[in-house]
Amino acid sequence: MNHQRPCREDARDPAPWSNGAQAIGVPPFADVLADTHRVMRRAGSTLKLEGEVAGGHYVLFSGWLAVAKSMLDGHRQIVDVVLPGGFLDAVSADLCTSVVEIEALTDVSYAAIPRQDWQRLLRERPDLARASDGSVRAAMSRMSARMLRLGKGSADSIVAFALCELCLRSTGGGLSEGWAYHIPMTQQQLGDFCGLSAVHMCRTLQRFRRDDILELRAPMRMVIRDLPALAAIAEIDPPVLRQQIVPAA
Amino acid sequence: MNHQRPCREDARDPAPWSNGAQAIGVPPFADVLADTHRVMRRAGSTLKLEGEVAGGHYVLFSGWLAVAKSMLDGHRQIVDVVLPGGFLDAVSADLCTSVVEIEALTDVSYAAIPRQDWQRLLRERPDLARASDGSVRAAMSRMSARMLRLGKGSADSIVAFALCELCLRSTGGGLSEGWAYHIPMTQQQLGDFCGLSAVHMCRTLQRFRRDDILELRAPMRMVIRDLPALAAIAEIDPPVLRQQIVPAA
DNA sequence: GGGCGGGATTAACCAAGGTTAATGCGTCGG
DNA sequence: CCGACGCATTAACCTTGGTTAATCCCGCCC
Repeated sequence: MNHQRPCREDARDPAPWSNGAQAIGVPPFADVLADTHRVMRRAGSTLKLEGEVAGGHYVLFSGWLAVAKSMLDGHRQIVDVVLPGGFLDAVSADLCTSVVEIEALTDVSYAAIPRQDWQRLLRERPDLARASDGSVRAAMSRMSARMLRLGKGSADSIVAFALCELCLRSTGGGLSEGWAYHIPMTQQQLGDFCGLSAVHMCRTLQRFRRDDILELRAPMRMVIRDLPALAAIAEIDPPVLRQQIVPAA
Repeated sequence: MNHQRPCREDARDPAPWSNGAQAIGVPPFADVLADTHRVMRRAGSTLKLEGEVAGGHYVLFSGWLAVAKSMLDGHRQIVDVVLPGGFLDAVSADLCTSVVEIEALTDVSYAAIPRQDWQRLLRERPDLARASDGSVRAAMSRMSARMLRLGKGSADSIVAFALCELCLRSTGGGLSEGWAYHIPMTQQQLGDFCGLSAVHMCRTLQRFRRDDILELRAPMRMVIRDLPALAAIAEIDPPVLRQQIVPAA
């Protein structure tokens, strides 16, 4: 079963930079971070618990991370997803308490950089500082867009948006009809990302499939069949969204 | 009708720094920004439309700003609220498109600083850079916390959270029983902030009032009657939340 | 091959909130 | 003093999405 169109590699693919979402000089700042402690984690492991005293900054080399928070009843919200090349500063205003919980959606490798070193790096490497700045800015754009849909959108609109966002980011800008890509999350996790229950996530995906907007080759392997329809539901314009949420556009 | 407890001044109060939420050296960086173009706007005016080409950075001197986005059907979500002393960078990853719409909730005065100048200022004034950094960090903490409730919380939990957040920020840390404060927003706007309809916002507030959690002296003038209950509904610990969402704690 | 386990799918039911619309209430301008 | 307007309040009704639970599917291990 071959695809007629270009097909992205699996995000679990061992080649670290294959899906370099925010690839800013693939691999990103390898020289700067060469002597940094490099950490690997298996899919499903939790890197840091909410409220725990935080280490500092992370630069993700490969794999996907979910940044999440939970309510007392156990319901989780994935606040953002970090892709290869992405930066993550899991620290709140007080500079020491982490407000979030970080989960590896796939096997990951990343650099964990103590606050002091990070500050020094930023001063020494303006390019790093610029990239980090752009990353923060993109993250805020994405979060704003998702907040809008979380608060005032329908389930359809958030799901469509999430599909577009993750496609745009994971393929580095490709969002076109027939494009096949993989989201390395379960429907439960995608639901947590969209503020929906797993059941309703499933319902929505199936409806998209029946309406020929989406093709589901295998669990979480999507092909966009009707991009105009998807973009309309998501209320986005793909090229514009790309500029806003993918850093170093 | 005098209050038995300390009562904050009206946020529309002419004294510019009276409610200095994130007051970092009241007034914030007046020296740095002395020669900057200072702008005033009336309550209700819109400073910038979504998608418009953006100017750059803002430093808010007095009044409240709402940062919002809207869906095609006109439904709005207030993504964040900026208080006196707060910084605002309404620019997305591409460094030129604004992703949001900014509305003055009260009469405001602020400095609008072009990107270039801002960059220079940051280089020249490490204290400003630190403050700006802290402000961004705090904004992200707040947004994460609100996203969690938007996605997975009940109406009660978001409203309670918003009440705590705005009290903490507008009074500079005070969140205690009997404390009276004013939120210069209509219920419609507070609803847009919480992802709720104005009607449900009203219902919720009234329920809090009936349950003796809140007292509503006049529209949007609240007194917290039962802080433990409110904090429990919001699922927060006031001092901890303060550290996380109020910069320069 | 058979049992197991995790995720996906589906249906039936339920409840939290949205919508609409009527009403109240206070302020402001004439 | 009146009317208009903007906001708050309340009730009635209905939609969307959550919950529960049964079933399925597929890969894996024995």
